[in-house]
Order: sequence, then C-alpha cells, then structure tokens
Amino acid sequence: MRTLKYAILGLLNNEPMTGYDIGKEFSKDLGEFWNAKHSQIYPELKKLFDEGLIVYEIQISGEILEKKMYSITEEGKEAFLKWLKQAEPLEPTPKDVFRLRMYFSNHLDVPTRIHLLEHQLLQHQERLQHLRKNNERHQSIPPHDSVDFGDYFILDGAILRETVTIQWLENFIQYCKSL
Amino acid sequence: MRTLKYAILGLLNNEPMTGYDIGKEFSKDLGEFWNAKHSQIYPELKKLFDEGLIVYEIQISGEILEKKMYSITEEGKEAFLKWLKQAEPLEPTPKDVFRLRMYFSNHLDVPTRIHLLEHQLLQHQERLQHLRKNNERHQSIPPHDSVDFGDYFILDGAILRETVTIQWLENFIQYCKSL
DNA sequence: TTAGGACATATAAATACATACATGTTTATA
DNA sequence: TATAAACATGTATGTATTTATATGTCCTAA
Repeated sequence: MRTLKYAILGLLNNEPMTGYDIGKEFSKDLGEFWNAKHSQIYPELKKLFDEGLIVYEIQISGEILEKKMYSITEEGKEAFLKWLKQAEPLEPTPKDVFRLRMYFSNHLDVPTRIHLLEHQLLQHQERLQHLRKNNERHQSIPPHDSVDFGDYFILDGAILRETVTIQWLENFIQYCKSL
Repeated sequence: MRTLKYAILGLLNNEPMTGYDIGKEFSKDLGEFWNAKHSQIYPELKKLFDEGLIVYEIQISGEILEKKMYSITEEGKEAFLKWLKQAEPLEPTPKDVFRLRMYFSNHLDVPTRIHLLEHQLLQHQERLQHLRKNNERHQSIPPHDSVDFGDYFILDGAILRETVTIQWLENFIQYCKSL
C-alpha cells in the first residue's frame, strides 16, 4: 500500500521539510494515527526522490551541518491528490494486545483482572488528558481549507476514542468488583 | 513481542485444534483485535512445537487427509499464564489510513470529502450491524470464568468503538454539509 | 455424479516495521 | 566553558506481516 509514501508526500505538500522534521511530525497529533521511525523515513525519502516525486536542496546549519530540505514536485502533488481522493474498503480492525489479553481473561483471578484493567485505565486517562491539552490549541473549528482542519478533525476522533475506551474499562472494572 | 505466539497458546489453552481452526478463530470475534494468515500460523506452530510449548497428534479425516491436532503442554500453559498476567505500558496508538487521509482533508473539495466520509460511514455501519448480530448470542454477561466471558468483553468493546467512530463520522459529515 | 466450497498444510517472496549500530553538529543552559 | 539535549542523517539486522504459489482432500447440494 505504501502508506508511508503518502504520509510523507502529504506533509511535504504542506511545506518543505527535512527527514528529521517528518519524524517530529509523527510524534505530534498525526502520530495518533500514523508514524514511522527515522530508519524507515530516510530510505523512503530516497525512494521518493528516485521516483521524481520529491526534490531536495542542501542547507547548511551553523558552520558545516548539512540538512536536506525536501519539497514535493508537481508529479508528487498529483500522486498525493490521487491517493487522497480514493475511497477504499475498510481496513481490517487494528491489532490490540491488551484486548487480546482480555479475550483470555477468564483464566485470571478477579483481583489480577482488576489490577490489569486499572493499570490500563490509568494510562488511557493520561493519554486523554494529553490529547485534551493539545486540543486547547483550537479555540473553534479551523477553516475547512486550512492545514489545521485535519489536525482538529483527527484530534477530535482521538479524544472520542480514548473517552469510549475509558468508559469500557470503567464499566468492566465495576463489573469485576461486583463479583 | 511474539504476540501471535500467545494468541495461539491462548486458543490451544482452551481446547486442542488444528492450524486451520486457529485461522478460523481469527476470522471470528477475536479477529476484531488479533489475526494472522495461515502463512504466519503454520510456521509459528512449528516454532512453538520446537520450543516444547505445544504437541500434536495426527488425525485422519476421511480416507487419507492428515490433520495435526495441536494441544498445549504444561510448559506452554505456564508461558501463557505468565504472559497473560503482565501489565504492560500502553502500545502506540494503532495506525489508521482513513484518519491519515482525513488529516490531509483540507486539500479535498467539500463534496469529495463528504463522499469519502459517507463511504466510510456506510462500511462502519455494516460492521456495527455484524457485531451486534454476533452479540445476540450472549443473552446476558457470561460467567466470569467461562471461555465466553472474554468474547463478550471484547465484543462489547468493539461495538462501543464502532458506535463512537460512526458518531465521529456523522458529526463531520454534518459539519461539511453546513459549509 | 460432478462441481464448488470448505477443509487442510505448507513454502516463497516481498513489504513493513522495529531495534540497534554508527557518526557527527548545534544550541541552550548551568 | 563544559555538557546535555536537540538537531541531523544514515545503514544493518531481525522480526512481523502480506501476498502469492503450491498441492491436495472432503463434503454437500444440484
């Protein structure tokens, strides 16, 4: 599917950046739904360059440090927009180790079960708080054609997702405590 | 992390089955949170056998068709239970191509955006219906130490997840239509 | 009785991803 | 002015996963 390809093209379609910058983007809100390590990013950038979808310009930081500032080509924009417009069949639901564990939870004694659930709950509460904090940035819905719109959109989705996960966990903790 | 290893051990901990059966399990409710193709299952079974965590008995179906009925060993049970009890740090949030696409949605004209959202919505509605149908099997919460408990638990989570995804999509469709 | 779908197992090849190795420079701050 | 954190780019190796290739048998329904 080459999804990373399009993630990178999409970022470069907004503004030129370095491989390092792309890695940083993946640690922000976008990282809630897509990410890659630099060991995947740099080879992919080379590939996209070979395909003529991006170009770069070497910039000097300080005295000698070279960085490659990548930007998207016309061909790259076309490829990106073609991908962006595509309506695709639903992907298989994403893997989730914790839920796999809970699938087998009948083999756990009740206190251990509660402990695992509460441990998970705490972490989701922290993530939710973090997401809400990020969301404060948006005072209202950003203009639909601004770069911020997508960020607002998926942050909203991430917050809903965490909220419902927390509900689910709390629900089952309560049930287990009633046993 | 060898998660597939534990998914398989967990299934065999419930009852002996063949590689083919394991594949079928991954196409049921469990598949909402973990799955693997047979090309991954068979080599993993060989590996688990080499590690002494499972054994098999050859059974004949019909006249000649051999099938390997796998069952878990004591060592396998121990390994499985040890894994099951572990409280682990939150995994990174799962990748989601559609949300990645929507992150870049400011580059789409509004009708295309609505079309993509509605296409996605329809598919999630179908999945939700399918999950609800599966859930009818459970008249009430199964006993906490029965094999059905985990199934009920994660089905409930899957239904909540789809419900909130649909809410999110409907919300944004409405917003886009107001533009 | 025959054809199609389900049952059954396996390997090969390619892609995707994570972890580790490798090597530096620049900037802010203590 | 030293030092730690952030900036910056790459490769190597191993693991995980998907898609394709390969080869059958068994069962059910028309």
